[in-house]
Amino acid sequence: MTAVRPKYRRYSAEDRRQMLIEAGLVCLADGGITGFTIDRICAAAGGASRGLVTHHFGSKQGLLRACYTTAYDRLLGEAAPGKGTDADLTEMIEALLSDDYTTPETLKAWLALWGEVANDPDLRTEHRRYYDHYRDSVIAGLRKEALGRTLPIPETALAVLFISLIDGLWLERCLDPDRLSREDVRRACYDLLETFLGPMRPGST
Amino acid sequence: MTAVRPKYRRYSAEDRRQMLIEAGLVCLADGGITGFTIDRICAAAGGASRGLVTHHFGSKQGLLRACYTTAYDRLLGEAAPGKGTDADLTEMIEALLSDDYTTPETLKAWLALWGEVANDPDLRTEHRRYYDHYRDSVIAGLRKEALGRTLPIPETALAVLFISLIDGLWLERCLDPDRLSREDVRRACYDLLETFLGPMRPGST
DNA sequence: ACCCAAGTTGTACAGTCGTCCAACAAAGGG
DNA sequence: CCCTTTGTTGGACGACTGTACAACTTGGGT
Repeated sequence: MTAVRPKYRRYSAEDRRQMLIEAGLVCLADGGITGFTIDRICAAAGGASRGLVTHHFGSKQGLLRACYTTAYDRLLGEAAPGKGTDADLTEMIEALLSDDYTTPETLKAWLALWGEVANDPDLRTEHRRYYDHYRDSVIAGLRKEALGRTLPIPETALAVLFISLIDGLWLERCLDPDRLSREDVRRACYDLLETFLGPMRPGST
Repeated sequence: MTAVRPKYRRYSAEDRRQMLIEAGLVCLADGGITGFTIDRICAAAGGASRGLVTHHFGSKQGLLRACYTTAYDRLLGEAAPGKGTDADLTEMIEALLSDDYTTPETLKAWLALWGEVANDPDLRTEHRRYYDHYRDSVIAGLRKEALGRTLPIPETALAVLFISLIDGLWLERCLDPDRLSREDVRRACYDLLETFLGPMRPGST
């Protein structure tokens, strides 16, 4: 008669892992590391039960590590380790400093993750891997943009300059979007790049 | 006969507040916002009792706000709001990017504080106040350095550029001091400034 | 139809958390 | 000397923390 209503749905280990990572990132965005709680994560994952995190990731810290790599993969997009090393600098500026990405939520998530990098040696190793690849990718982008021109400073130095500037602009804008408009931060990026590379602003003649 | 040994020492409200703020900053540096705990703070304050934080600051959050302003005051030093608006750019670079200030501990403390800025509207107001004064101070420093020369970009834009670059360099270096040496970050700063201002590197001819 | 591997549940547990508050003690003024 | 102000103590409280684990359910394979 009555259809047998399963009490819960079974997901493949991989699917469930993804769901928990996603929920973890939501919680980080919501309340930083303080909001990264087994209870909240399970709630955000659609009411899963508490044992799941330990079962699939060994511990809460294990889930956090997985969240870190996922967040970084998304941030770098096509420039993530394992993919190509091409980076379109203009695209990068527009993406990282977009209104969608410079929010208090994104800020809270990254602050929490970086805080763990400072604590967890495994995460520091991981961070280094990503940073190296990121920098190489930016260097490739700079080369493409320079079109054979000789740069006034070493390209590695310029890459460091560029990456740090974007980080700093992103940070300041997340902290107070009213003080630093999207135009402000875009202008700053192009002011820097054009000084070294010549005109490249979209729409500039 | 036996000298009466007081069970504890009474401090003035102001002294005790300072002790607790200091202890709070130690705890933040040690374990981020997770380490910022009534018990740990009291222990770090030399074994004070638990009621003190509530008594002197109303709540833990009150102490955190006080820690924020103290940290920012120290960071800005002479350039803090209420003091003069002069900033020596070279001094600033050397101080903020020094080995003493680019540590995992400093990083953890600031990440925790910024995380609260994203949560607490009062702290956001406070942050804005400091940032404005900071930027004005940098602008004054740029003027002094430019010595009447006309800058290729507006001085406000250059100040934004400079502040964000320092923030980003500081962040990246804290995250992985081995990847980004003190020389790397100093070079990046001067590469930027000299491009706009002409030679100013200490020891440069 | 059954079975069993694999995914899931929910509670027990021992801690830790922040706040409250009534009692207490120190130190300065009289 | 005592008295009053004001800083301090430390336990009670309820809520929440991460992990372990035994019992249970599900769904695919046979």
